[in-house]
Amino acid sequence: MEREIAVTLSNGIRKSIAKGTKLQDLADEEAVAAQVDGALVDLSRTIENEASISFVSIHSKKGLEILRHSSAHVMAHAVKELFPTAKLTFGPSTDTGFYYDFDYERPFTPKDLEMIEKRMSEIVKEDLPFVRQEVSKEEAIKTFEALGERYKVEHLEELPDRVSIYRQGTFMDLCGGPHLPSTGRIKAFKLLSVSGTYWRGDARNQVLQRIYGTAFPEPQGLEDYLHMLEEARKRDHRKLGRELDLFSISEEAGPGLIIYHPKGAMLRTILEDFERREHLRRGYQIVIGPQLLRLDLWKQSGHFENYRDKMYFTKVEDSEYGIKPMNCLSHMLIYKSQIRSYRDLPLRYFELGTVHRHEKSGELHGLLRVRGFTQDDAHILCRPDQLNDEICGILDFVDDVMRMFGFRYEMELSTRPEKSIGSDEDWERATQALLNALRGKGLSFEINEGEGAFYGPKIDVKLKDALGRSWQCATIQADFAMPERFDLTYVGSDGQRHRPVMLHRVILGAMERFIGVLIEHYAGAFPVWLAPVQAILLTVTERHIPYAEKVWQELMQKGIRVEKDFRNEKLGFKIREAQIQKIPYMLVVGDREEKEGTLSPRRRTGEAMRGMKVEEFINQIRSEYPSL
RNA sequence: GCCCACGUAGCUCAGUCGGUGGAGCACUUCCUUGGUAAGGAAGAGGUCAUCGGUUCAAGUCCGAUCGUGGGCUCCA
Repeated sequence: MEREIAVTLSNGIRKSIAKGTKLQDLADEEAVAAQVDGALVDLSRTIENEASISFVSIHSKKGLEILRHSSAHVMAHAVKELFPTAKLTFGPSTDTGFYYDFDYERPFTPKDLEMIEKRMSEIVKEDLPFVRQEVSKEEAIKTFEALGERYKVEHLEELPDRVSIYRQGTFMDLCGGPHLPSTGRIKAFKLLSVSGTYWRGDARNQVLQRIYGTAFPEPQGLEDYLHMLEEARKRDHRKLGRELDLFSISEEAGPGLIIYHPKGAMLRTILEDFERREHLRRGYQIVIGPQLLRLDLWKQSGHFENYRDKMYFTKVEDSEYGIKPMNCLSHMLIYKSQIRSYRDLPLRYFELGTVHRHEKSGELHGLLRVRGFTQDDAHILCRPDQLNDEICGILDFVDDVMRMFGFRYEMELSTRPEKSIGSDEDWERATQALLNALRGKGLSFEINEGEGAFYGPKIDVKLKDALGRSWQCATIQADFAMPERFDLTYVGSDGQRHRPVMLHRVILGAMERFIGVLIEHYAGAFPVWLAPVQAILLTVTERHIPYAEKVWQELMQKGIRVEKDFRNEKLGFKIREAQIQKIPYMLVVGDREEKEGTLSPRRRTGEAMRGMKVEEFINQIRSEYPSL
C-alpha cells in the first residue's frame, strides 16, 4: 500500500511525497544526480524513507564530474564495440575532462580516436539510460571473468561484498556511480589525446593505453575550453622564449639547462633586483654559499640518505663533494659560525641560490622543470615562540608579491612522507605551527597527506595564471630536524642552550619556473617595469639618425631600457617588428620631432601619443611602475 | 626512468613508389627615403639529429644512441 513520507529539500522546504517516488520526478532539468542524506545517488533511485534531499546540478563541480565520468563510460562503450579485445581498467573524471585506460595490443591512433568519437556520438544520440544494478561481489567476479575483464576482477577483489554495476545498452562496467540518467545528457564532448600509462600507475606493471577527452554541459563550454587550449599553445613559454629571444636550451650544453640570452637575462636581473630589495626591506640578510660542499656534510644533513638520487657528485683531490640541490647547508654553517643569543633571533638568511637536481629525462619541460635552477631561498632560524610570527610574515610576503604580479593562488599543507627524518613529536609540532599560522590568518587550504619534504611539513602555494592553470612556486617548510642534526643552539635568557627552529621558504620558487609562468601569464607582453626592452626608437628616414642617436643616448643614460631601429625600412615595417616583439613603447622620430625636440610614443596597444619631451616620456614610464 | 610520437636551412614547414633536397619568413647586397602592423630585386645558406645496417642506390626502409613533444611517475 502506498504511503506518504516527508522529505526535506535543499531549499529547506518540507514536502510530503509517496513512498517509492523516483528522485527523477522531483528533480529539475539541470539535475544529474541527488544527495540523499548526504549520499550521492542516481536520479533513478526511489525514496523509501524520510530523508533530506538535494539535487546535483550539471553546472556544479560535482555535476560536471558526473557528466565526465559518464562520458568516460560512453567512450569505453565505443572502444569495446570497435576494439572488442581491449580490456577495461579505470576511467575517472579529472579537473579538465576524463580518461579511460585500456589494455590493448597496440596504441590507439588519431584515426582510431575519430572512429571512437563518431561511435560515441551515436551512443549519445540513442539516449541509452544508465542502469544501476547491485550485485554480490562473487556474482560480479563471475560476470567479469566471463567477459575476460581481468583488471575488473583484480579490482573487485579489493572491494566490499556488495558492488554496483552500471549498464548502458550492451555495455557494462563495474562502477560506484552515480551516473547521468542517460547518455543523451552528454551535449558536448571531444577526445583529445592518447598516451601510455601503467596499470595502477606502476612502471613494473602492464602498459596501458590512455585516451583523454573532455565533456561539457553545453557546446559553448567545450568551445571555450578548446579556445583556452589554443590560447595556451600560443602563450607557450617555449615558443615565446624563442620568438622573444629570451632563452634557449641547447642539446650540446645538455637537457634541462637554461641558457639566458640578453633579454632573458635582463628579465631575470630585474626580478632578482626586486627580490633583493624586498628581502632587505623585510629584515633578511643576503648570503652566498658555494656550489659544492663536502659529501660528509650531505651525510650529516640526511640529504645523502634521502635525496641522493637527485644529486650530482664529484671528486676533488680524493675528497668527495656533492653539488648542492638545496641551499640550507651553508646557511646552517653561517649560523654555527658564532654563538647565538636569543636576542639575535630571528635570523633570516636570503640567497639567490643556484641548485642542481637530477630530474629524470622525461620530466623536463622548458623552464618549468629543469635540472639547474636558482631559488629565491631563505632560511629563518628562530625561537619556538617566534615561529608563528615568522610564518605569518612569510604568508604576508607571498601575498604582497603574488598580488603585485596579478596572480591568484591556493594553498596546500603537506604532511610527513614515508621517507623522512626527525621524531614524531617534532613533526607534530612543525605541522601544528603551520596549521596555526594558516588558521590564525583565516586562510583556506587543502591537506596533502604524506607529501611533505623529508625534513619537515610544508605549505605549498599554487598560483593561478591568466588562463586559470596552477603552478607550484612558493613553499614554506617548518623544520625541527636539521637544527637537531647540526646541533644548532642559541643561549636563552636563562643562560642555557636551546634549539632554534628552522623555516625553509621560497617566494617566487625557482627563477626559471617563475619566469616561465610569467611569460605565459603575460603572453610575453610584460608590464613596463619587467619588460627587458621598454622602448624602441624608430626613425622615419635615414636623415633622422643623428637626432635619434642623441635621444637614444639620453634615454639610456636615464636608465630606460631602450633599443634602436635605425634601419633603412619603412616606419610601418619597423612598427610591425616591434609589435611582434611586444615592446611596450615604440618611439617615432621624424622631421616633426626633430624640430620640436620631442619623440612620439606609440603603445603596443596601438595607441599613438602626441610628441613628448624625453623627460616627460621617462615620467610616463616611471608612473607605470608598481609600488609594493 | 617508462609508453607512444616526432627530429629536413636560424624559424615554420613541403619532400609521392628508395633514384643527386624545396618554399615562406629571417639573413646579406643593391634599388627605394617612405609618418604608425610586411616597398622591390638579387644572393647566400643543408653531414636531412648521430652512428650503424639493408640496397646498385637511403632524407625516405631497419636498428641503436641523443634530443624534443604528449602522458605516467616525480617536483621549485
